[in-house]
Amino acid sequence: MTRANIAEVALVAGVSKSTVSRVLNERTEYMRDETRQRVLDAVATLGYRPSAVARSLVSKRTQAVGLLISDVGNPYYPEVIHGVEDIALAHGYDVFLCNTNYKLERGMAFVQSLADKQVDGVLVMTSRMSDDLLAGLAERGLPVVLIDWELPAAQGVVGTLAIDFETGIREAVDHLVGLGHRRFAHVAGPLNLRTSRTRRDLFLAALAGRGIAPEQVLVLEGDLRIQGGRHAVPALLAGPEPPTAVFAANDLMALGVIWGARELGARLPEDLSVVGLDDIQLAAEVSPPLTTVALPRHEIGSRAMRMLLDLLPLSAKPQAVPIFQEVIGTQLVVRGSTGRPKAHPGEGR
Amino acid sequence: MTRANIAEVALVAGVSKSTVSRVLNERTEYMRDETRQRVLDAVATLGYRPSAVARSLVSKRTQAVGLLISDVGNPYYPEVIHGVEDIALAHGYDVFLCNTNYKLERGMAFVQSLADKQVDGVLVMTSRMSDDLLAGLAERGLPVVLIDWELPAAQGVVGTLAIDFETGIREAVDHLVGLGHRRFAHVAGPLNLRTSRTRRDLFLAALAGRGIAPEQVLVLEGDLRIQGGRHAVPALLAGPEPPTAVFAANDLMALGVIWGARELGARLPEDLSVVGLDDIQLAAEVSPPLTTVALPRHEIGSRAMRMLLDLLPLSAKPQAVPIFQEVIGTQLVVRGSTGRPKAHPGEGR
DNA sequence: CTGAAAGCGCTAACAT
DNA sequence: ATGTTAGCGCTTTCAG
Repeated sequence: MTRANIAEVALVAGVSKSTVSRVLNERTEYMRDETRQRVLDAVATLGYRPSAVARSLVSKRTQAVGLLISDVGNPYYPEVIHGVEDIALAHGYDVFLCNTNYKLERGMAFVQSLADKQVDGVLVMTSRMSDDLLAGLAERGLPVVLIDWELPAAQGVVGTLAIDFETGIREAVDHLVGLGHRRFAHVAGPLNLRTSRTRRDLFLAALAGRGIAPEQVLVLEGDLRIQGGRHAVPALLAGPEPPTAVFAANDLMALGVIWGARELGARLPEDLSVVGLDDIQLAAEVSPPLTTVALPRHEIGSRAMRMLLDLLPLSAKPQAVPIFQEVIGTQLVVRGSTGRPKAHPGEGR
Repeated sequence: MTRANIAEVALVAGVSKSTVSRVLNERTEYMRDETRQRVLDAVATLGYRPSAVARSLVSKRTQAVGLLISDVGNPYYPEVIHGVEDIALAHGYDVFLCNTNYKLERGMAFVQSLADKQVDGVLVMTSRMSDDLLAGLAERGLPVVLIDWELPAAQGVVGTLAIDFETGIREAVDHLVGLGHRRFAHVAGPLNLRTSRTRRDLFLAALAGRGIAPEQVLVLEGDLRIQGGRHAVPALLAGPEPPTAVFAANDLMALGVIWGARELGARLPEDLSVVGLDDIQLAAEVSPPLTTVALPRHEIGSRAMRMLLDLLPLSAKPQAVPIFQEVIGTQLVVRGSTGRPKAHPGEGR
């Protein structure tokens, strides 16, 4: 049974294609009720559904958007994706999921394909991003929303959703200092990523604000995965005066630190307090539950998608579009992985 | 800068649209090299890219497939998605991600939308599925591949990828019995799901094969999430002769059991051996690492997508298409969460 | 070897 | 109030 088209509906209803089209698009203002009904009946009996492809050809819109992410496997993303999908779906948009696997060239290929398919807009949430790629999008006049990424020089219809890590990280530092910690470490993400450097710098700055100099802070580098946290543990626990508190650039590494430290006999949080960042699902479910700087991930997704929807009507206009910019907050969630430091043997008073 | 179209390319190259089309589609057999080159040059200077939408309108194919899953947040999916994407991408297909959120009606809406957008095929990996939904797909003549789902009565171009849980589960039972366990429990998934019942039945059957009657096995029900495992722990540990080994229907619940049991003071695996199912990433990274029945998730995704690609050319033909069926194996991965049971106080000898 | 023309399924002027 | 006509950007006969 092949799909009926608009002509067949018109035939069955005894009207012209235009009339059918009008009914379908609710331009039914100057129409006799009876005509409308005949069309509706024909549509029903034929099980007619308009072809989205044909519609797109004339309307230039596809009711689809692209979502560029680095890796579905990263537990940071699922909730963001849900946020995007919830809004998209509610507005009749479908989402092309594009996993770049942290590879720039794969991202480029996706952008190409998305542009060819004429998606109405693109959400970019990859941690690595080339300005060329973004420029490519802008040149094609595709509306883009960038999450946690600085504005590229490129022109175009673009919005940015910045994440205010500072507040949450400062809260974390205040919390730890308030508990009595004085010796700190940071397990950073790959420092070639801008976002890793930002987190490190904000952490060090917040500590400096509490009178702890950056030189006193042990900074290690990890891969943002559990293993990265585990690998950091020996270096963390070495030395005569090891840190009593560690801030990891994300929750996965924080978990790695916790598990790794425990395997080496450390007790938590007495021997080591650990703070993560993300507030992934797992954070609340492990034991001890993880104290972490929470990103409102669902909201990040939904706000980004909403912003994109706002941008769409503007894609027609040439350049002079004001850049959309929003900032989204973060905040510390205190759970069981942080506590007062045990008085160190060497510093009893 | 508005996208150039084929007419402009033809103009610049000084040829007809047909010729441009021929070059683009590599029907270049009877063509003078010089003509071809002129077209290529024009394409390059204009930065021309053919409109996928227009192509789809005539070709009836969109180079896109739909992927129905229950929830991106479930750690079972990411690797499956990767498997699908790797193959899809390599063949020039894009993937519409459709998260049903375990809701049937959302699945129906997606199917509708996918059909309207004329995707070339659909992969169904949701744990709940209505036969109506599948019938809907089949009626629309859309090729479908079903993962771990029995064949519906409906006709159509359909393939199924079954998962042979039996082998892996039997291996798990053999492993546990071999270690000396005699008292077992199972934390099942929601028993209204077919797949939950299957796992339970296979577990009980395998135990029966080793001389342990189903009545002796404590069966609890969970929600397939970490909390589900945690909640089961009190019931698990109660009674004078608690089980020494538990098989959870998935890894998340297994982790919940482990963590919950540990919080109640149990030692693992001495007091309790735990086996999961899935082999999610996390399974190898927690401590103790989880012994689990591994599903080859990447392979599940890639095999399913390959099967769908095989099905596509057949979508033209009416019915008499042989049903594609494949089975994919599972196997036990032994890690640290299982061990010999400690002699029980009450049964010292 | 290449061009002209028709048509995919729909919407949007422009009639009437 | 509804029908007619002309595309949207491409592929594909069918002619040359």
